[in-house]
Formats: sequence, C-alpha cells, structure tokens
Amino acid sequence: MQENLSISKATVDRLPRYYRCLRQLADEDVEIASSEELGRRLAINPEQIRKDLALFGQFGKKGVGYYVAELKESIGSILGLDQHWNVAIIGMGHLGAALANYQGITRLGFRLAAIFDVNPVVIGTRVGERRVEDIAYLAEIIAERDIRIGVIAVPAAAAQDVADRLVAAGIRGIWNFAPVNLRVPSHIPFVSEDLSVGLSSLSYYLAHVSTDSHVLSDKNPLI
Amino acid sequence: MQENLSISKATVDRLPRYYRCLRQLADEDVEIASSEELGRRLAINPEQIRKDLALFGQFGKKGVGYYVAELKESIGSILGLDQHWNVAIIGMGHLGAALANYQGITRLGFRLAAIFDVNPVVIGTRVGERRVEDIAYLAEIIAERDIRIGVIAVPAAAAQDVADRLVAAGIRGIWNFAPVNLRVPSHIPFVSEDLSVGLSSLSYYLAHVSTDSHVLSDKNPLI
DNA sequence: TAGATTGTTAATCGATTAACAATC
DNA sequence: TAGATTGTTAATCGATTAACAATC
Repeated sequence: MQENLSISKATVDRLPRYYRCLRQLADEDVEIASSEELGRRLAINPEQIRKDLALFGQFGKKGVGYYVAELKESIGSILGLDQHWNVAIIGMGHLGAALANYQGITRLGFRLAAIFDVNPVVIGTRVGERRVEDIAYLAEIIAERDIRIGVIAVPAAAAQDVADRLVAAGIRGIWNFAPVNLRVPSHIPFVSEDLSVGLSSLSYYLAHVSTDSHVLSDKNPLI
Repeated sequence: MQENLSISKATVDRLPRYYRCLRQLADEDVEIASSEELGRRLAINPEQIRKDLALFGQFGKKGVGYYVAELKESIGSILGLDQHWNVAIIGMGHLGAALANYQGITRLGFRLAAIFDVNPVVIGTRVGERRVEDIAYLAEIIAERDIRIGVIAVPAAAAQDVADRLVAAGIRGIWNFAPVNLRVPSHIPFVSEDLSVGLSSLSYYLAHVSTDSHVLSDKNPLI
C-alpha cells in the first residue's frame, strides 16, 4: 500500500468495482481469476485492470492469475474498508431511510453509529437498530462516537448548513445526496451523488439513440 | 441539436450539471451568465463549458455571455427533458419508495406512470399518487401506458430477470440501482447507479488523505 | 518444458486547457 | 469605440490500449 504518487480518480472509481467482482467470485468459490476473466465480468480491458492493480503492488502470479481471496483482501485494505469507520446519516426523509436500511453500508464494513433529524416527530423513532437523534446534539455525538463519515440526506436548502456543522464537528469525509454544489474545505474529501445526473444522461441517450444510433453503437459508452 | 459526431460521455455527464446550474440562476432571476460565472459555480473550467456547448450549437453572444432562460431551454431539449417520458419503478423496497417520492424525477419532466412489485403485501398499497401494481402485468402496462424508462430497484438477485422482462416489454432505457453488472442489448441505453462505489471511493480518500495529503491537495479530484 | 499470464514500457487515443481571432 | 466574451483552433496533458519481456 505504499503508493507514493497520486492515483487518478478514474482508477479509484474502478477499485470498488474490482472489489465487488472479487467478492462475487469468492462467493462462487472461484479461487483464481485472470485479468482476462475479471475484464469479461466487468467490461473493462484486462490491460487496464493489470495497470490499475500494479499501481498498488504485485498481486498476481505470472502464468496463473490473481488469487481471489488474497486480492479481495488487498483491495479492501487499499479502499480502507478494513477500518470499520463509524458513519452518521443526517436527514430521515425517504432517501435517508433508504440509506439507513441500505445493506451496502454495513456490508462494506462501515458502522451506522447515528441518525439525525430536525423534525421532533421523527426524532426518537426507531430505524433498524438505531433511534433517530436530535441534530442539536450533532457535534457532541460525532465526537463521542468517533464518527468519521457524514451522509447528507437533507433537502437541498439545508445541505450547506449541515455540511458546515459536520466540518466544525470534525468529520473526516462527507457523502452528499443533496443536489447542491457543496462548499467544503479542501482537506475534507467528499463525494456527491446527484441522481438527476444519471437520469438526465440516460434521457440524453434515449433522445439521441434512435436517430443517431451510432452514438451508442460501438463501444457502449455507458458503464 | 443537429450534432453529427459522437458526443463524449464526459460531456454528456456535464450537461445535466449545466442544466441544474442554469435553473438555479433562473430562480435567482439572473438573465445573463458568462462561461466564467458558470465555471465558478460548477468548479469547471470556462473553456470546458464553452467547448461542450459549442458541440451543440452557438448559444452565446460574444462580449455578452449566455442568456440563462434560453440556454436552459436548449440544454433541456438536448437532454430530451422536454419529451416528458413515462417512467416505471420496479421494486418497492426502501430504495424504490425513496425514488417514487424523489422530486427530481418529476422536476426533470418525467412522469411516474407505474410502480411494480412482486410482494402481495405491497401490491395495491398507495405510494404518492400511484398504487403499486403486480409485476405480472409488467409487459401489458408498459405497452399500454407507453412507458419508456424502467427503474430497477429490486434486490441484486432479481435484477437481471427484471431487466430481461423490461427489454422484452419494449422498454427504451434502464436506470439500474441493483449492484450487479446487467447484461442488456447494446441498443438499450442504461445507467447504473452503484452507491457502494461512491462510498468506497470516499473511504479510499479518507484512508489516504491523512498520510498522503498531496493526493487530494491540488486540484480536488472529487466533483 | 510449453503455455499462460502478469507487470511494465511504449504507442495511441481522447479529453482538457490555453490562446486568440471574431464580434457583440 | 473599447472592453468583454464567445467559438474554435492548437498545445498539452492524462488516460487507455497495445506490445512484449519476464516468469510462474
């Protein structure tokens, strides 16, 4: 894990996909996989995969391939998934509820350590194994429970304020679902999921695929 | 909108962001915006924006900038948002419910025309203005109501089957939320939203930012 | 061993940024 | 007009693909 040069965002975005694929392979009791096989499953060039992996070390065996279990562990550790960080979700609307129940978070090794809302009607209700807490105690609880990641699932208008409070409380990273361009100090990594981008770009391809069929013809540009 | 050459995925992914920004500007009653101003708001280079827009036509006025309302309409039309396509959501778990209540879908001009599930307990219940229908009638209803986009919000294990049925029913595009690599005929555009990718890459930056702070230092690689 | 497949260097491709003439 | 800002061409940068020597 001793990379010394900057890893491109494109590579970082592929790592989770490698990880998921390796877990699936492990579930299927596949012990060894070549870059060729991984590439087939992920629709990614084998060369690309080998190049990405080589940035972090020598994980394969020439003439053999990659040991699935081993590589899975290595990538998990590169992604920091073995650190079991505590996560808080802020905003218990429909989306917040979906995220609180989202298996993926715990399956990746994160712990849902707190759920916050402003609405007195919602505060105190049970969501899964947790109880919704008053956002007034945000800072205290984040510090107390060593919460590292804040998930913003509040309406757009409240998002920047929540982000500011999270940063002030010492959060390490932000996963944002509000459709706004958050302003966050540059040392705090954050990822924004804007669902409308996905739907709009799908719409674009729908609007253009029928007339300009070559737009999508060769080399499917969608993931 | 008479582009004749393939537009890169990178550009298509930026269009929705331009669109959202223009709508915000319109809400603020801003009438004219330069590529400089748009760039500041979106953290995108002005040159990039001008280049992207120029691929579709000449929307700006030299020495002046872009007329917000006009450009908003143009980009909306490029994205196909003026077509008001009918959408169906398949799977009424937590995520499906969140999507059914997601304002973004209707705000972009899509119509939620059907909601499907397999579970007899869920079928018939109200979600917003619609009633959940039996997935057994998927094909008929898609044809009857001219539904163009299918949103897959079922568990991973069921996703490929649902995709196959959507395709057989004549769906035009698929918005997939199940964490699987769907196999879909190449003429059907689809976009997959894998939330675990976003969370994992955030985790990566968290795991590496403290020790290798230069990884994120200049030119924030996150959106 | 022979065949297969990695890790890595070199070549290509595409996307971003810079520069500037055109023009409002 | 002078100043500002677009549209577009050229230069740079980065990422992907191809090729192949190393080696299991």
